Amino acid sequence: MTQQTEPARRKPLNRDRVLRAAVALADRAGIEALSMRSLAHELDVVPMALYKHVANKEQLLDGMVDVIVGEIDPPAGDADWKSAIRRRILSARRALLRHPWASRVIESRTSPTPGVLDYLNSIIGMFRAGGLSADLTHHAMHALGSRVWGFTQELFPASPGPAPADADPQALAALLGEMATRYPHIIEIVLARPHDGESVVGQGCDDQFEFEFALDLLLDGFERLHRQGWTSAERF
Amino acid sequence: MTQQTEPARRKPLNRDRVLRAAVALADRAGIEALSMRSLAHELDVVPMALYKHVANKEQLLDGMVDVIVGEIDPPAGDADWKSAIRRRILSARRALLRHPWASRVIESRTSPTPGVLDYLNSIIGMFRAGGLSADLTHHAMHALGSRVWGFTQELFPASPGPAPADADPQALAALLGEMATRYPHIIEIVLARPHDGESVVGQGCDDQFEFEFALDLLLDGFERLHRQGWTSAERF
DNA sequence: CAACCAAGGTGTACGTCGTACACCTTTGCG
DNA sequence: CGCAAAGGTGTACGACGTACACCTTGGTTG
Repeated sequence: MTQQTEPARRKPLNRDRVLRAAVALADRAGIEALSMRSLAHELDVVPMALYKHVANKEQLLDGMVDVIVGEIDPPAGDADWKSAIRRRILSARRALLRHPWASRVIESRTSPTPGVLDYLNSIIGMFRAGGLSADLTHHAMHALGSRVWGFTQELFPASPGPAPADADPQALAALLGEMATRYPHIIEIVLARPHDGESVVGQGCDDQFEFEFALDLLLDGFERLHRQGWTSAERF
Repeated sequence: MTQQTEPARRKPLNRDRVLRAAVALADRAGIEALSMRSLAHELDVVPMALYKHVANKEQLLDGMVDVIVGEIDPPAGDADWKSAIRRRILSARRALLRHPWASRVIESRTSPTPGVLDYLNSIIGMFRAGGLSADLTHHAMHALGSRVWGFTQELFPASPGPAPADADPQALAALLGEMATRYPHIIEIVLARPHDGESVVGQGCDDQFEFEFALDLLLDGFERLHRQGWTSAERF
């Protein structure tokens, strides 16, 4: 008599099942209907049980983002950089359109998750593989902004949050080394900006410059199309 | 003896004072510290008193956005369209940088306020005055995305919310007429898109097309700069 | 095989939020 | 003077996230 109490023994939860259930619930009922309580109810469990698998609701949302990021197709190796990047970004767009809440959740994240960094790193790698300089790639990433996601918005307020003033410098150096091997392309373009010799980790990035770079690129593009008498029937 | 009870008679609140206090509080303490309770406390009033001046917290945030939008410089009449628009957008950027919470609040708004519509309408007017077609202007607005605000993000999920299925068609027509006189440029470009003969109000806007338009404009721009061996020292 | 222990699930409770609703107070006007 | 509207109050409710102490399992090991 190993199972007398319940009609069917419930198999234990794990982080992955929690995240998938959260994604499914958000898809079905909308992100505003996703609360720790409603999710717990969905899983036939008491709200506090979830906290054995995710630290808090913020981490739950982070995890959900990574689930969606995992749905983006991997890079297609063959084509030239431009169409390869184009394809990848349109794939990201399709993934985000499948989960209408996802773009808003990505927006609201305050610091990037590993899955997000992987994705950005690989996009940067595609630019670099195409021969673009680290500097130009840096600007390109800013100009794309949230368009790398298939929607439109600023990437992150400041790269790694409000400067880890807590940890000791040794642990910080170790962390930096770890990042350098895992996200080499990110590290490269973060360090590539010439001006503003800031302290250790990047941050030497002139937001105003990035903004004007993208703005002028767009305005010049509009002007060029205008002068050519472009109409939406044509591809350009 | 018209004022015996209080040491100093409090002058009555009004919507404007509420909004300004809310902006000031968000500036000082951060947007996450702005609650109906904290704002009421700030104004030496009980929380429910605020509801005599704003319908709910959403409308409070809407009003705060309009306060910030009111800080954007009016168009400068002289210059060519490109630099006039450039100047205006950079002015918007400065306004938003003064209130770091504002971009996140604008993002979170679900439907545009009158002040926002005024601003967008006038930017569109500047494109049109420069001679660009309504069609090209439409795409340009999408491509700029939230960059018209001085930051980066999608403008609105769908123009006027989830299609007013409630009101009777007569009131809807009246509303449309009202909009046409107040926001003529907006109406023009909304109606300009040729394909997708959708019902009454706009919505005949192919998001996928808009996304690819902007994406290709940017990618082509990157490629052009790359071929020219551009480096960030130069303006282009 | 008994003892144990960590991993997983529970129950209760707290503080915060937005806001509904009924009430009182002040003020300006006929 | 009297009265209605405009403005301010007090209480209360139902969400929310989550701290904390507790119980229940099932696998490992002496």
